[in-house]
Amino acid sequence: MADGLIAFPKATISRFPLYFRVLTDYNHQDIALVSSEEMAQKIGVTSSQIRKDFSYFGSLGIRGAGYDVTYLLDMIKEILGMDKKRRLAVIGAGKLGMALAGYSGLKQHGLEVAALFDTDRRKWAQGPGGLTVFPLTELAEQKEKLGMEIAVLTVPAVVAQTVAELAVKSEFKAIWNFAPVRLKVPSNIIVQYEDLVVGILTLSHHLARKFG
Amino acid sequence: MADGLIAFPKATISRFPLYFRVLTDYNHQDIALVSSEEMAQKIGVTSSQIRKDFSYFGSLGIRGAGYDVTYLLDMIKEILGMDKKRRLAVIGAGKLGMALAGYSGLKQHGLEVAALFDTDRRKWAQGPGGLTVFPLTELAEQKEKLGMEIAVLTVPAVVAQTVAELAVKSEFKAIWNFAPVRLKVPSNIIVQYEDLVVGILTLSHHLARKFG
DNA sequence: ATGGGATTGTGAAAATAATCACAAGGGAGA
DNA sequence: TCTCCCTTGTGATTATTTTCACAATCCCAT
Ligand SMILES: NC(=O)c1ccc[n+]([C@@H]2O[C@H](COP(=O)([O-])OP(=O)(O)OC[C@H]3O[C@@H](n4cnc5c(N)ncnc54)[C@H](O)[C@@H]3O)[C@@H](O)[C@H]2O)c1
Ligand SMILES: NC(=O)c1ccc[n+]([C@@H]2O[C@H](COP(=O)([O-])OP(=O)(O)OC[C@H]3O[C@@H](n4cnc5c(N)ncnc54)[C@H](O)[C@@H]3O)[C@@H](O)[C@H]2O)c1
Repeated sequence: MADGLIAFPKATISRFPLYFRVLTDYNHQDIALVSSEEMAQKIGVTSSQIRKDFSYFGSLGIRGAGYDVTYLLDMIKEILGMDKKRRLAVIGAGKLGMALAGYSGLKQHGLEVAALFDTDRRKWAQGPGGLTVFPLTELAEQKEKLGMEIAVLTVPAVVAQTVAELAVKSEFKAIWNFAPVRLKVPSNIIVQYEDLVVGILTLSHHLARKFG
Repeated sequence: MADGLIAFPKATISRFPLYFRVLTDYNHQDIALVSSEEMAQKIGVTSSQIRKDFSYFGSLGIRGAGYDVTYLLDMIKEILGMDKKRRLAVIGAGKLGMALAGYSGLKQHGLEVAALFDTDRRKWAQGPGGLTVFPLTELAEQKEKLGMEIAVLTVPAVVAQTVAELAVKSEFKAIWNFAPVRLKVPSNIIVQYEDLVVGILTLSHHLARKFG
């Protein structure tokens, strides 16, 4: 990390999305103040961990009272970079790609799927929610037109590397990759791996240890 | 952890699924021996970390040569508890539930979706791949009949807690939860949370720090 | 305006994890 | 069999993360 700003613990950053969500909840319920203990219960971490995490960003709370939900939410939005909306391109309009495109949880967090792309001409059409599936060849063009920044890879594993390279060439700055493959891309491209099999295999491991 | 076996570092356990997959790959390509360095490249971790992880289970490799793919795979299968097949019940036959049910990556790892469940009668039918969508009321009955152990929760967040309780009552031993909600279940139930929004928000955060 | 109860913010300590660096083998060819 | 080369296995070291514990201090009731 050679940026001018100080870096925060990775473990801390990975918890911020959880804080964001729970605070959004409180906000919807018109709760003005919450304690670290209250949040801790709901998220499943310790209260001291929450306070420590927040402390990296200064004194966000009110001693004796708790945290101001609206204020804290604004701070976290800024920290997570969510004051700015982001548009996504889903590449691979298959089962998973379609599910993600129709997932309301993304838009709730300022993330909007703006278009899908596929090589299969039978998919080229209006998708759910007025979304269009474009031929993959139009990726670069539509990226500019629609202002998309993040490429979501939901293509078969064998073509993931190739498609990733096309995304890089099309000047996407970040890739959210669901294919179970480690991508080789320039180091200035941000890649987030989402490997569902790891989760279920971890569960399977615990199951085996516990029950055999 | 009060079991009789020694516990391994959590971080180590979380990497075993990665090892499992890369070794399965080598196996398919009929590669007999691999070095830790070779695997490291492919997975994106350091070679010493791999060796350290394996060392908790004894000397699995051959000095000067590397690791025997087949042997190591067998060991890891045992460690992950994958010598035993597991059957899953997908609860919530919506967009995500259907995608998971049709996902070949699961079966490749000995995990089979045996049936789906939904409260919406319009979904009660033969799904893709000969899978049946049952009324939720038949959960306990079909669990026994089909020998399912893991409940996959792909229902809307608001009903996730209720459905989880039904799964517990139906004697599922583990829950793989995709709803963005922390579940309150007895401590003997294993819960694995799969929170996709965390991944994309983490990416969003990196994007904001890097480019603003 | 004062005191009591609550909760934050944070150094210090403890726990956990990653990295380093190299001795200890094992394999293969002469 | 001997030697050279390669890669493992692992103590020691360093880095990171979590937990602990309590002083600081803010709110509110009186
Ligand atoms: N289905 C799931 O639940 C699930 C879960 C985890 C991970 N994944 C991963 O996500 C990926 C997609 O899975 P899926 O189940 O949606 O598969 P799918 O077959 O339903 O969809 C893949 C889509 O990609 C398209 N495609 C193929 N080659 C392409 C290319 N070069 N460029 C653009 N599009 C192309 C296909 O036409 C198809 O529409 C796979 O890598 C899979 O391992 C899927
Ligand atoms: N779609 C995605 O890509 C995605 C990604 C991440 C997380 N999720 C989460 O997964 C869950 C499902 O998302 P989705 O997009 O598939 O929604 P969906 O609306 O397509 O599917 C939900 C299904 O659950 C069924 N259902 C409702 N109440 C039920 C009950 N009490 N018992 C059984 N079934 C019931 C509905 O009939 C529907 O078929 C949500 O919690 C969502 O937050 C979805």
